Amino acid sequence: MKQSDYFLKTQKTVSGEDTAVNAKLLEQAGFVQKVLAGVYSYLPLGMRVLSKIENIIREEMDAIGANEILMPAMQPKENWQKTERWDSLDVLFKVKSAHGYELALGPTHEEIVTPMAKSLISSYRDLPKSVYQIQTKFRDEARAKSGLMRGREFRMKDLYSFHASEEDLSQYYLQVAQAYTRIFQRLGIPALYVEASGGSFSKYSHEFQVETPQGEDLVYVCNGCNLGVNKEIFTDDKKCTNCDTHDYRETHASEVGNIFELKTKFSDSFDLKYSAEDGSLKPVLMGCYGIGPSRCMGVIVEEHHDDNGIIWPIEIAPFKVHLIALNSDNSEVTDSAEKIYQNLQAQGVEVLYDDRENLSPGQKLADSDLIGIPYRVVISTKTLEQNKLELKQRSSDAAVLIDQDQLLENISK
RNA sequence: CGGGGACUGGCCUAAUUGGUUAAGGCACUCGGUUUGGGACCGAGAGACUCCGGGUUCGAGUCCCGGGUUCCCGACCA
Repeated sequence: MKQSDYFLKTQKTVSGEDTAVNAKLLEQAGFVQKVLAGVYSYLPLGMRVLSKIENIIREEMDAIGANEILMPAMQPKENWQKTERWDSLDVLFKVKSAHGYELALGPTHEEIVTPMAKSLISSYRDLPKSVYQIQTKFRDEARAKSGLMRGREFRMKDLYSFHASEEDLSQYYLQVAQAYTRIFQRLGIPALYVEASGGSFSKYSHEFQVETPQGEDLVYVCNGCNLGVNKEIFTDDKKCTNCDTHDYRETHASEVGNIFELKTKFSDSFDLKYSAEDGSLKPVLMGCYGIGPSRCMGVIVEEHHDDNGIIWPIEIAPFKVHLIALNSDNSEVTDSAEKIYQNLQAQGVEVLYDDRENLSPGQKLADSDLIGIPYRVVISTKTLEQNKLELKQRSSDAAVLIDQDQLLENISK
């Protein structure tokens, strides 16, 4: 992609009002634009990152046999009354239509997926099953805050599983936990596995928490094995269920994933039952599992940045290479850069080519640091004198001059 | 939802604390110069100062009401 054609403009200044690093950097670097408190547009750069995050999640969901579906944001009021959440869930957006009826904007999808399953599950032979979606959620948070970290409209992957027995549910629950661990590793956000309360759903749940000062949760982490416990269920005499110690540290963390055993809470509400082998009718057991891709994006920026801008982990970077023609008035430079650009494209390397004319070197380099693409390749009169190019990783200070035909091997590492 | 701050061209800010034609930087347009860390010169375009009411000879500035937004707290399936 040529930068001169790209729907992107960085800003030199950004309001000091927003104190969250992710909000500042993502807006300044042209990834997102705030529309309302907690509601953002994703510009092309931001959309690329979000898609990469969601695709990693998608791959890992597919790998544990979940089927992707898509459910609506607009949901019937009756379903929410059936589960008694129309009145009790205070983050529920209630919309009044022009014709007078009311509906809900989905903050979550148990109210849709459970009745959906009724027509698909009627026998033990139909179980287990699991479906997921990556979709936009709406929650009327009393206070949106911290950029992408707590929004009123945000992206969420929600997975729902259906089982005939508690054993099968528990086994799948662990499988999801392992998939989540892989996801967060790939996203570059080492997440803690944390015991938490089940809220109104069940006795307990597990959260995936990333240690960060911006985090809203207080978590106690076992110094022996790193298993965490959310403050909400932590007691002073708490013994680590994994390694038997009482040795905990306290830390702020942001919840990027959460898994619940719903058991029969929603199958009871919607009368979701199956015929067992013995002919008896039994309630289907359910689990639900969420990850917030947009919150992950915010957390990643909180974790990966320096004074000059963002430092994207390679798997989710908007592009792999930022190619910069420094002295764009020199046709040798632009010819050479154009050739490298074409080459990289032909090799399937995602490259953003800063071909903008009449910009000072400082401006291009500062923009590049701000945007945070992992590899920076500079072509200038200086590098051409030696018939080379300059390669630098965003995460390091060291730039090296290499032969132009060695670029691919150097960035594949 | 409680408490506190803020709101001025697309963006960041200023305006003697109530004074006349709302100032500057970024970005933008035109011309010129410049090219390894956010260059420079000249010219130009761009504003019902969040909205509504009030006080006053006079309101961006003070008062009342509303809105939006940020921060702290509460909340967080």
